[in-house]
Amino acid sequence: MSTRSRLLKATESLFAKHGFAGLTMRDIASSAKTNVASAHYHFGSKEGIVFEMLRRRIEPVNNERMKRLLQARRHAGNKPLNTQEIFSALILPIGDAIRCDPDSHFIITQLVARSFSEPVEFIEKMHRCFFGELALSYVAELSKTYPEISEKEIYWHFHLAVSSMLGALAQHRRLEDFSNGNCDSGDVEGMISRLIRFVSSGFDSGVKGLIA
Amino acid sequence: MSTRSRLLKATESLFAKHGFAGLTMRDIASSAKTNVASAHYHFGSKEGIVFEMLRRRIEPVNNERMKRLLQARRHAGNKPLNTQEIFSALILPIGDAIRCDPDSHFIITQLVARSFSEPVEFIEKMHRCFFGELALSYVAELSKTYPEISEKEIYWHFHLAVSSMLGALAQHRRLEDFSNGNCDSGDVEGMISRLIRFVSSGFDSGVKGLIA
DNA sequence: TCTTTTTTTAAACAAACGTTTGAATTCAAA
DNA sequence: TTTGAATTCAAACGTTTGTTTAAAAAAAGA
Repeated sequence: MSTRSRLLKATESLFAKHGFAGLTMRDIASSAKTNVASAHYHFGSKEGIVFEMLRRRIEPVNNERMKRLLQARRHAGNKPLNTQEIFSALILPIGDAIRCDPDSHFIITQLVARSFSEPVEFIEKMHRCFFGELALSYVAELSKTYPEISEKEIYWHFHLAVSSMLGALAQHRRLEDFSNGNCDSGDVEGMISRLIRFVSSGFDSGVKGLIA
Repeated sequence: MSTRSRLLKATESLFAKHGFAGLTMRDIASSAKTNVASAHYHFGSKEGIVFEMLRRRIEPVNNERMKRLLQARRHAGNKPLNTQEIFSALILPIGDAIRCDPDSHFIITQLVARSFSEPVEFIEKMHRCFFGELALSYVAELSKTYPEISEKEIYWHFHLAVSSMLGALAQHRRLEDFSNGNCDSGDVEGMISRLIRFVSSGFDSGVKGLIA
């Protein structure tokens, strides 16, 4: 495994554990069994290495989200999709990412958690860059499903749905403690399927309350 | 205003902005118009000052949550509460806390966001200490509402509801950007009421799917 | 007023930080 | 085998970190 890959892998788990400010180049280097100068050689700066690590984690998931939404749209002809289909396209790719690399359980959910609170500029930029057009596509689809609802309310409830998804992922590591051992953190499939139903129902009830 | 109070106030906004690791005693001191030794004199350590700041923010909200749940229970006699009443007791106190100190908008939601990702030991302890018994009371009440649902599923969906609440608060500052200006971040009442309906519906649909 | 305690201050401490340097090493192409 | 670029390395750079010291200032009690 190349030094570059080892550095990125080390950055993943250290960033997950300590956040950007709590992360040190020395820890990254020693965890990757090399030294700090090598890390700077490959990525230029602390910001550079974290940025690249995040890009590699986020891009494939978002590509899959877009692909699934387009697939569902094609499959539906010109009929509107139902909420559950839309949120499945949004949420299932996260489950896939976890399933195809089970070690990354903690990493992926913790990266989501970090994205809540790291106000560092490049993370904010990253958000707008990676999630901007994705959000537009999903809102357009939801508007097609609920043509009588104002764009404002679509956005309000989509925001709640996305926030719930992020919150559930970020809090997933606490599930076992939180439930006093009643629920199993390893049951990612269960979490994903419950989450899809949960946010779909929340969204539907929210906007339907506006029609009635 | 006492030095002690100024230090806590400075810690609030700096912790909200930068997190624990990104926070420096020098920034706290200069923001509170005193010096680092004074901060150590009053709180002993960086951990000490952050701990005390969090305690003062969290305790009154959680006391109110417990009070409202007990009120609702007394008012209902021995009939079960409905989901919306239970989650209103959980969520409304956050709205109150924001309303009675509108400057703290950003602070409160950002403290929630921080609680997602700060894995520092004392924050984990804090969570168990402050939210442990609260969670037990709420789960007990939800079980009374859905006696035919297993404790495991009650926990699963309560976990989703709490995660949604935390996610919505933590992401609230992004609402305006996220919605391309369609929604107003200042509308806290609107956020709270939509959130209560959203998580109540999500919870109900989740567990009712298990009965049907 | 004098004494004692509490609070504030500037200055310093060792440790850890991101980053840079320049030489050693590895490696592929000729 | 020789050459030249790519990579790794130990060491050091100047800052900044949390914390401590000891003295000055303010407040309180007698």
